Amino acid sequence: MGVKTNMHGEKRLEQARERVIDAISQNMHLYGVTESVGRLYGALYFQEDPMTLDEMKVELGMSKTSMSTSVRNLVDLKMVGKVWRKGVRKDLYQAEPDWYQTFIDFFTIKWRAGVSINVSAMEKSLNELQSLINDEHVEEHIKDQARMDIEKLTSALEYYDWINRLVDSFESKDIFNFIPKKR
Amino acid sequence: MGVKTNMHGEKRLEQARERVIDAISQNMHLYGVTESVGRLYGALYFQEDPMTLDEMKVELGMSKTSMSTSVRNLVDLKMVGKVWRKGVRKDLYQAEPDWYQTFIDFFTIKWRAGVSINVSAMEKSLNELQSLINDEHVEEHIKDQARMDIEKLTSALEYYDWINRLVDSFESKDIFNFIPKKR
DNA sequence: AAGTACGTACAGAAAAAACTGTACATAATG
DNA sequence: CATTATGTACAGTTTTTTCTGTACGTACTT
Repeated sequence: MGVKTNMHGEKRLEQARERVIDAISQNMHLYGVTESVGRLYGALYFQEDPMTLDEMKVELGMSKTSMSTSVRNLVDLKMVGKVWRKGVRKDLYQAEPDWYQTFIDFFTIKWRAGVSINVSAMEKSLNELQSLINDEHVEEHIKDQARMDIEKLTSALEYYDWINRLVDSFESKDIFNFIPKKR
Repeated sequence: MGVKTNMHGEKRLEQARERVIDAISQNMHLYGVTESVGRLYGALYFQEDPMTLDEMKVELGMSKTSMSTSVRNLVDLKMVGKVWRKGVRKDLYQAEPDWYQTFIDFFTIKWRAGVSINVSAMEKSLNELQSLINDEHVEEHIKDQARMDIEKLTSALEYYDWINRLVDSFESKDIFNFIPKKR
């Protein structure tokens, strides 16, 4: 006789959710999101109604301060949104239900940030290397290295342009013409 | 009179590289890679010849143990490869020069891992929820929740299938038909 | 206007991660 | 075969990150 099928229905439901929440938070952890934040997202994902900070606190057994910072984290990533309900004073949060959109927002935010950091650094260094090459006082073997670096940076910038165009196709949803949602 | 143009050429080269290495490591940090590991990648990126662990140690001013684990990290991500040179006893490592390939490998590895964790958890929970619904002893309001969860998980699985197909298009390089390398 | 509820800033405590040095296993050298 | 070089496992330390409790500002309630 199976143990699980004897269990109380609520507990079985709880366990099925818990497993998925664990997987989600592990997954999010791969992308630099704390496991706690991941579990909070998971909790919100299964919750039918939006949650208050105090409810989250109870649900995860953590401090209200942590819930505040964790949820802000998720809001910044656009994985969770604040919602308004008539007559409810507390802030209410709910998980973004569309995972395609979540995916797009998450990587758009990350990639654009990363690209812009790198592009500006590279452009600045590229200029400096160029003036190094034009400087007659600089030793030739240094210039050789500079020339190689310029080549590397130029092709890196080309790559970043590609990333930007890829992100564009996410934002515009064009990507779904190439890889359709359902096959 | 500009300060920089008075500087020794080698130092100017060094500084231009350093700026880019910082940006690269910051960028990699966004994806859950340690900044040290990022700096190591940056160092390897600019180095024309492959490096030994001892050279890395000197270059980054860190312990050999750290270099060993960091470089293994990069090899696992396929951002760095071990190379062989006749007569050289030490292990030699060099950065993968093709950033498109690096991008593809990095996200393929990460996404496949994430998807497989989640899919197996979800399939298991999906089965359990199904048997919950078929169990006549379970209260109706629990079954309602289970039905909603099943719906959520089903569409999540659909989403993961999409991710897999997206990754397929990276691996097969088909993505470059959609977003060409050069515009 | 006084009182209350709510969310968050901040400092300190707890936990996790990164880093180091030693010790050792393996393989190359003489 | 003995010796030396090389990379890594592991335990302990340092550094970083996460988490908590208190204190406080703001805004709602009466």
